[in-house]
Order: sequence, then structure tokens, then C-alpha cells
Amino acid sequence: MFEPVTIKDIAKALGLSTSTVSRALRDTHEISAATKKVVLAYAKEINYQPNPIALSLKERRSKSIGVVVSEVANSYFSQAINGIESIAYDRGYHVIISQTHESYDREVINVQHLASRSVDGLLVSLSSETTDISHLTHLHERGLPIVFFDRVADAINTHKVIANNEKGAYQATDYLIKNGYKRIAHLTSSSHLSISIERLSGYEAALKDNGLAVNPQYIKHCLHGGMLYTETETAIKELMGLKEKPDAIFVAGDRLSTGCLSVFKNLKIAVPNDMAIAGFSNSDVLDLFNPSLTSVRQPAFDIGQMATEMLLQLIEAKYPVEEFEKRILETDLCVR
Amino acid sequence: MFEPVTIKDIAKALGLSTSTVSRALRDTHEISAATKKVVLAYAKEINYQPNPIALSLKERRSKSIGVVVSEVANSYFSQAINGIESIAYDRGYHVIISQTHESYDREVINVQHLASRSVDGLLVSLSSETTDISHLTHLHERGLPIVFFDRVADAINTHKVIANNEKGAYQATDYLIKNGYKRIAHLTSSSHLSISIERLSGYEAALKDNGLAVNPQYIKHCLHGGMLYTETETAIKELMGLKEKPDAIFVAGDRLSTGCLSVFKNLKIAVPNDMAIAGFSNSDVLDLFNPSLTSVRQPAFDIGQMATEMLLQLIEAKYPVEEFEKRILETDLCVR
DNA sequence: TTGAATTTCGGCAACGTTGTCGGGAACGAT
DNA sequence: ATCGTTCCCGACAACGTTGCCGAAATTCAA
Repeated sequence: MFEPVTIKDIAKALGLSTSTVSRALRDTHEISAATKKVVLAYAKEINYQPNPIALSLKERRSKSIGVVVSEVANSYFSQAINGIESIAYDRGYHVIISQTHESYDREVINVQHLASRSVDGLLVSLSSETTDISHLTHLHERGLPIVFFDRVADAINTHKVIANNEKGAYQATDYLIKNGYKRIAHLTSSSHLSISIERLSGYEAALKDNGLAVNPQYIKHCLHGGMLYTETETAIKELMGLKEKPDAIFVAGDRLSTGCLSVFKNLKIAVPNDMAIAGFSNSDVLDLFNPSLTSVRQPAFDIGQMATEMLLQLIEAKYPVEEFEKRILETDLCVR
Repeated sequence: MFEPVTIKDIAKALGLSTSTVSRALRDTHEISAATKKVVLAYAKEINYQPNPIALSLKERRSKSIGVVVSEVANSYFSQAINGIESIAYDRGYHVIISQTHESYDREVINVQHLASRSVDGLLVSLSSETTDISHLTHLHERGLPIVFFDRVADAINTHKVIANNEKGAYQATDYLIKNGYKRIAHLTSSSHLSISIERLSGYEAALKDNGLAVNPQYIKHCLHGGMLYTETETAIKELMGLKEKPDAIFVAGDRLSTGCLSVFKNLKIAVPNDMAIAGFSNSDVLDLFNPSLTSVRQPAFDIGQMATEMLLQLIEAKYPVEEFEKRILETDLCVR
């Protein structure tokens, strides 16, 4: 039904060979100016578009990169994706986005899908369920370029781009403490995620530096990073059921922040009167919340850009890259 | 660097021809059980994955569909995308998402990008800037299956899936009127978008049915659908500068709703005391806003699913489809 | 005018896969 | 013993494109 014009059609119409047409279109010096003119004119007339699939088969690369994130509805990721696209499109690469919805199974399926689909490289932020990363190590060992961002796998030796999660967490916690809160809880994602570890570390450091004890009961992990309402609700209820209820909470994620507010609203807990909140979030909409939330902003767009640049460097490298680096970008504490 | 296993490798290793291996893997009856067993075992051992690019070239289809939306950060679209993916993945199709950011130029580039990339079909929601749709008519005439959702182009005769925008707008406006508001403004996207026309129509009908006059000064269009803060701000300021200031506003979009709240916050206009708001939005986060907004919810997930099913029907049809339909799904007024 | 160099183009192969065709071997029936 | 079947499998072509090689045509130098 949908039959695109091919180089053959042009060759036949003009009485030339396909090779000649191909080279005329590529503007090789071996083709006379006259022939070039005729070919180019005719190609334009019938709106010839080279078939990228044939090219991919021949060149053994698809000029596309795969992106694996938990979900695009997350402000952090949608901003990162914009950064990714801005670089990729400039360099002539397609971006194929896939969502894990924080599920390990979907992550494996999506990664394999993308790899078999012959993407030239992968930008990955792990799902909160993921502990086994063998689906990625296999591909990485076979030479597929991978760059991690946000939620990284330290076991794989490749480029990584993250925010300064520890410092950001420290600042947010410190901000709560400086505002007089003393019983500060921490709501975070699954404990094996790199971001969880780093943010927890910053939270604990801030407490210690301010002479406060770390209360393990105040630290709550949500395995699905706030994707499930009940998960967040259970965590909050447990916190509120403690004999020494926390008076503030440091939330370690975009999705968790909104989930948290949602639970508080349903439980009729006033923010910030009954409970102060500060946390990681890149949501512009959250600013509308009244009173606004103090939040740690990550340079998501820049992280996306930087990760993409590093990935393209790996993809286009002539010799296998051996030296990898981890870039750490500073966060921004938005006090409100 | 990254050299996937091919059918040739298997053939060579097993002393068979590529045809035999191919048919053994496809489980054709012409291959003996013994040979099949050997081939399948070896293929599994070396983790053979068929090359989808070679298949695409041969089958002249890519088993992928392109999606064109304004941006994934929009709750409506991210939900619709989830619906699209749920159907597409089940049917073995890839989903390639591209964002226009409400720009006509990017829409043209993205559509051409996707078409040349040999997607088997397109799911399109027009950008707010788009008036000329020749980039789509060309492809459609040449036989590329296209299904519109949300922002449709009536000039192209194909399947369309939309929400009942007129009814939803009517209900929201009527709700404001029933709550005692009399001077109801309407903030909407660019005037040529189908959704704008339909929602404006519902708004006007509700006013008339309640014996209120339609005041043209109360109707404000934002060409970029709220993508630009200043655009929304200007519109609001003009409304607030009228001698008969509106006491309520019906907002016709996700992005506009948040933009609107943002402007009100900056202008220190209290919602809903100084100004009541009701509008189209699928944002869960907006519910956290205190006091919550009454909003018209679209069944975005269902719309995405339905549009995808219709597109796949077009793609897989044996004979060209001549009969097209426009599906209209009901909205849900969430009173808060 | 002859040989060599240059210009310009066509033929062929290949990327990975499958459809078509054809052929050899084994088997059964007459 | 002969013929027809059936069962298995390999050779070839094709999808659209480009790299490589060769060859014809043209130009240039001596």
C-alpha cells in the first residue's frame, strides 16, 4: 500500500544504474555535474527519501539510541528526555523511549527489545525493582555502548551521569533542621538504588552534623518508588503511628513527593503545620501547591544532554573506550 | 564492535544452509525433527536473536508505530501513551514517541522523520501551531495509515478518537454557573485546534442555556497552549484589566490550567476566592492543590488504546479501508 | 598518432532474512 | 523394475543501498 520511492525507480526512469544514482545523490566526485543535476532534480520532484532500514542493514547501525526510564510522566525524566532529544536530534540520531514503570520484568523486556532492534547504544536509568543487572552486563560485554544516568549500576564499568544526590539530600535535611524541626523522617525508594543510597547518606550526614541521632524507624523505603499509593500510605501511617511522631519528612523522589502529599491530604494532615516536607522534585506543578514545597532540583535537562553526549562519544569511537568517568552535577535547593 | 549472531553463523557451525536454519527456526514442516532440534538447541546456546532490520527490509514493514504529541510531560499525553503502549506491545509493535513542543516546524520534521524511518503507521495529535497539514495529507495519500487522537484534522479522512470535548466543556461551565458565578471567562488554546473549537462551543452553549451572554472579551486564546508563561500571563492580565472582571474562568487544557494557577499565584489572586477555576486536566498532582480544582478528566488511557487498535486495524488490513469513523469518549467531571 | 591518464559510469557483491524452485533420497505401490 | 510421492534440504533471488572493481569514453601529453 505505502510504497516509497527507491533509488531503483530513479535509475529506471533516467536510464541510469543504481550505483550512479546513489553516487549522484551522495555528491561523489566521480559523477558528472550534468548527471548529478538531472538525478537531484528528479529525486526532488518525486520526493525521494533514502530508506533508513536498508542503510541500517548495510552500515550495521541504526542511528538510533534507546532510552530506558521508569516513566515519562515523571517530571525529572521528561526533562531529561528533552535534554537527550536536544543532543540526539542535532547529531542525527533517533530516540526510542521505553518505560519500565519500575518493573524489573519490563526493564528486561524493554532492554532486549531495544538491543534486538539494533539501537546503537542505550541510556539507562534502572527501575526500582532491579537488583540483577545481567541483562545489561551481557549486552555491555558484547560491546553495546551503555551510559547510565540517575539510577546507575556501579557494577558495570561505563560512563555515568548523576546529580550530587548526597549533597542535595544534605542541604534539604539541613534546611529542615535549621527551621527548627528535630524529628525528621526519610521517605525513599528501594534501598538498593544508587540514588537511595546516596540520598540516605546525605540525610544521615546532615543529622549527625547537627547533633541529631539517626532513628532507623524514621527511614521508610518504598520498593516501587511511589508508584503504588498503598505503599506510600503504609509508610506514612507507620511513621504517624510511632510514639514519637516525626515533625518533618525528607522525601527522596519526584513520585514519592506527590504520593506523600496525596496521603497527607487524605489523612487530613496539614502541611507544613502538622508535618513539614522537603524533598527531591523537578515538578513545576508542585510549586503551585500552597504553601509551596522546598525542594531539591536536579539539572535533569543537563544530565540528559551530558549522558547523550557521552553515549554518542562511545558509539562513534573508533577504538574501544577503556577509560570511563562518572559526572556529578550539582543540585539546586529551592527554598519556598 | 557489537556483532550479533546471524543465521549464517549457525549454518556454518552446523554445516547446514541458511535456508534450512531459517526454516528450522520458523518451525516449518519441511524440516526433519532431528535437524530442528539441533538448530534450536544451538540457537539458544549462542543466544541467537533475529535481526529485525533485515526483516523490516524484506517484509517492507517495521512493526513499529510513530506517535506525535506536543509533549510527554503533559499528563493527558503521558496517560495516552501508556494506553498506546499497552496495546502496541501486546501486538508486537514498537512505539516511537516524538514531541512537537507545540511547534509546527518540529511537527513537520518529526513526521517526516518517522515516515522515512518506515513506521507502519502514525498516531497524531496536532501541535497548537499547526494549520497547514499537507505534510500529513501527502503521506496519507500515499497510503500511510494515520489515526488522529485528541487534536484531529477533519480534512483528512481517517479514523479519529477524541473525548466529548463539547459536553465536558458544557458541564464544567455549567458547574461554575450553578455555583453562582456569572462572569465566566474562557482560556483556551489556539483557535484552529479541533479541541479548542469543540470546547468553546460547549462553553457557549452552557452560557446560553443558563441565560448568560457570551462576552467575546472573556474569551482568550493562547497560541502555544500554555507552553509560554508570558502568553498565559498576558491573557490573564487582560482579563483582570477589564472593567467587568470575570469572577470565574473555564480553562481548556492541562498545560493552561497549571500555567493559569501559576500566574494567579504570582499576581496574588486567590483561588477560588478572587477567581474560581474549572478546566480540562488529567493531572493527578493538581488534585493536591489546595483547595482542589474541579476538573474535566478525559479517558486518556482509553483514547490511546482505542486509537492504537484502530491504527493496527488499518495497518494489518488486507484491503484498503474506505470507511472511517470518529469515536467519541465521554469525559468525567471531577467536582472538588 | 599513440599511449597513458582521467573522467564517468555500470556490474557485482554484500548486509540478514525468507520465499520459490528444484533436486536428491527414500519409500510405497503397481 | 518402474513410477509416483513424500520428505528434506540447498541454491538462488530479492528487499534498498553502497563499496569495490572494471571498462568505456574522453582528454591530455609526447
